[in-house]
Amino acid sequence: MAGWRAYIEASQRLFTQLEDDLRADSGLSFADYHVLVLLSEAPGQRLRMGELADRLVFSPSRLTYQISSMRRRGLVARESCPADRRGNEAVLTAAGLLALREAAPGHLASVRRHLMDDLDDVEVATLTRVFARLGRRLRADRDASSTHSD
Amino acid sequence: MAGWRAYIEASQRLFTQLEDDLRADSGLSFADYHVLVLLSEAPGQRLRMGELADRLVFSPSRLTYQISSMRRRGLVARESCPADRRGNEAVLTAAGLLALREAAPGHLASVRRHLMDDLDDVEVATLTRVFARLGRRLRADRDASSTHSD
DNA sequence: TAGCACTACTTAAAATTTCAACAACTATCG
DNA sequence: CGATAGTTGTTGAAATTTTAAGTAGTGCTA
Repeated sequence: MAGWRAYIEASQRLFTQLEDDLRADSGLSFADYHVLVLLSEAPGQRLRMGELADRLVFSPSRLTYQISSMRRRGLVARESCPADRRGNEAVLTAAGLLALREAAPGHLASVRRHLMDDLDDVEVATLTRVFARLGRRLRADRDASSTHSD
Repeated sequence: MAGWRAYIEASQRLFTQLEDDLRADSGLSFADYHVLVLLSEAPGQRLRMGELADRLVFSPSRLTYQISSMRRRGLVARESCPADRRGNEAVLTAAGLLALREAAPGHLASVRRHLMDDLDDVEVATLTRVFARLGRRLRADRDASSTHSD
């Protein structure tokens, strides 16, 4: 249980530190950055709102707010989905891609400096394995509990 | 870098899940719970606002808000610090201690179920070591940067 | 022992996030 | 078809969190 508390505290400090660094040298928030990364990797550089919310672990309304803000700043655009007219897609703009490219090197350096440099190879491998497995399980749990009898 | 993203996503899901469980079976938020734990372990079951904010990784004003809310609900009290009259202490109340005792078993079970059950002993040891070290380093970095030339 | 810089915390206003409806569309069933 | 239920996502209000600006008290120093 001591480990559990160390995990919470260190994670909190880490996220705070990374967000501060990122904001200072690119003007992007952590959330902005992650949206840009996910869109840049998606086919057509576009994703449905629901899909994006799920990957970011954001509530739908939080994502709506996040995307409107990024849209005002020209980082993304919105298009309604041709196949399913209830749906909306967030689309990466040229300005968004540029912002990501400018922010990435500094952010990666910051991740390396605050986190990776502290870890040896075995630790990195363990963390990667553990959190990948945990993520899968938590996703599965959630799917099960929403599909079930609620 | 894949590990890094798995870590963020899984942590987010984990915290969300634990908060939901905790809220559902005790009415406490994650923040409430942590305040109660820290106070219950402190000598005299009381802590200075600054000390508490630091351990929770909360901004000062966020802690002021958090404590006022807990005070309205009778979970903590406030006393001004005799030694330093700028200071204030948050003090655990009997009701606060009771709330913690009622919430703890369920919360621990939830941590076990969502996190610990997924890990073997070596992994737990690694995570504990890694995050303890990381927390120390991030604390040290922050102290260094605030003491320095600003 | 008055002045000045700093510390500890609070407050008010702005930004963000959640929560509880809602609107629009799709899919299924009779 | 036409009603009904379920999806997708948005909106408005309330709750929370941040940011910037206080307020009060401490402590050094001259």
